[in-house]
Amino acid sequence: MPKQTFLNLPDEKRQVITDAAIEEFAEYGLENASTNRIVANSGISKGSFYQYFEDKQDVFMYLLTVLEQEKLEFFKGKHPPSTNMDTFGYFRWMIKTGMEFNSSHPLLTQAISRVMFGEGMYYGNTFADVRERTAQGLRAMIGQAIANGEVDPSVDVDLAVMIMETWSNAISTYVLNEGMKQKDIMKWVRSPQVQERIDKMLYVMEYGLRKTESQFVAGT
Amino acid sequence: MPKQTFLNLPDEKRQVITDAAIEEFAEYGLENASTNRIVANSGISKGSFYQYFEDKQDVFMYLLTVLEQEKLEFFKGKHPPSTNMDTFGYFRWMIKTGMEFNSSHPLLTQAISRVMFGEGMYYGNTFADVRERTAQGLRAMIGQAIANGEVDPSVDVDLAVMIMETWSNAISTYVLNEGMKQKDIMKWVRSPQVQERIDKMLYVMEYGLRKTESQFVAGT
DNA sequence: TGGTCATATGACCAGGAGGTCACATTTTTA
DNA sequence: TAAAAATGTGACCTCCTGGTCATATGACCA
Repeated sequence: MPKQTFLNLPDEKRQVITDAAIEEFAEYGLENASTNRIVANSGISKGSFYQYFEDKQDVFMYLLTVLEQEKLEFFKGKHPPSTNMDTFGYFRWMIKTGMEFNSSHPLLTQAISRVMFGEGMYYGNTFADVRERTAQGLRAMIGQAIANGEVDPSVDVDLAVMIMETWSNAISTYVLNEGMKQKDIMKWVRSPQVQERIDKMLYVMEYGLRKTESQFVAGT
Repeated sequence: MPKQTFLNLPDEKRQVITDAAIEEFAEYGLENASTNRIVANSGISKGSFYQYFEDKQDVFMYLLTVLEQEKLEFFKGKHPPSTNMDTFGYFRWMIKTGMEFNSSHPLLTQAISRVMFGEGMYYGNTFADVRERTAQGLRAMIGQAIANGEVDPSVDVDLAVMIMETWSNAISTYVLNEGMKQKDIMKWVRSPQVQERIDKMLYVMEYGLRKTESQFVAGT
């Protein structure tokens, strides 16, 4: 975590540094990010950098908290359209709202997902806890779906979680990769074509998951 | 592609260099691979390296052809258990046989999938053609499934291809990541637990895909 | 034998990495 | 105002990178 010195900085200066870091990680990932470039692009000196952070991984950890904060803020103002919504409907709403967020913070999202998905797997257990937290959330959702009778109680919860994770990542990757090519990514995400595509992906997942474990066995 | 000098080398020496490269890319990816380390680990001199290859990307390209070759060899000796198999059954067989291959060449597989999936997305169009070729194969399979009446003709082919790609990658990643922790990866892959888990993932995909496009719309 | 040509070598280069530190400047405290 | 504490700076360090090149080796041929 950044040192107190960094947190004491005037908001504007802190923001400039944060932005430079986001840009750097989005373009180069963590391993190939250059402290020299971050320093140059934020107009601070090398010495200051090391007075603010331990090293570049420390900067990245800070970006993780920034993302969490901004996401929390973003979701605070949003609510599911309907109260009597089944678990899959809720999941669908969450994914789509998440994509709204991603497209409104494309660089930050890209920086973090690039590092977490692209390099994270080979980084050992550095981000294991972050991953585990989202898995917990999904586990809870599946539990809810089972309690509601939407999913057969005999379904393998870990498998379901993995499937939801896989789709969440696939959709996120799709939105980021394709979206970055557009001139107005937010408008593009909200377009009926993209919304429909996301819907379709999630319906394929949903119909797959609604099948019961016993039916899987029968199918073998 | 490697220069003639490399291809003239005695098989054994060429193999030593290839192995060193595989190890390097598997551990560090392409961007962070070090020619110095490859050179040191294969016992050749720096000068020789540049007499064999243009640069490290050239080495990686060579590894791609090695993988293709070995995979072809491997699949040559394998045949689907039954002749009257539907498309999904065939896909399942292909994935599982592919996982057999992966577990019998874990380092080579890891090296290539690490670079292709981990870094490839940010490399521009370098590997676009490789990707496109596998996509073509999947498109043909979906076409077959539609012709056989296993999948509704109105289904979005590109979406189906993307779904099959996603699962192919997810399963491959799972096998590689978990498998590398085992002492005997081949035995582990063949264990009933792992086979069942792969089956389940594919069944979820299959049931999702069997639903027709019209049903997706109705579900909205 | 002497000459030619492919192959092998490793010292060497410039550039960039992450990181340090003695010193300069500013802010806070007394 | 003077002293002390906090913050800012960039030259400098070592290490490693990808890449080059003059030179050495040795196989083959006239």
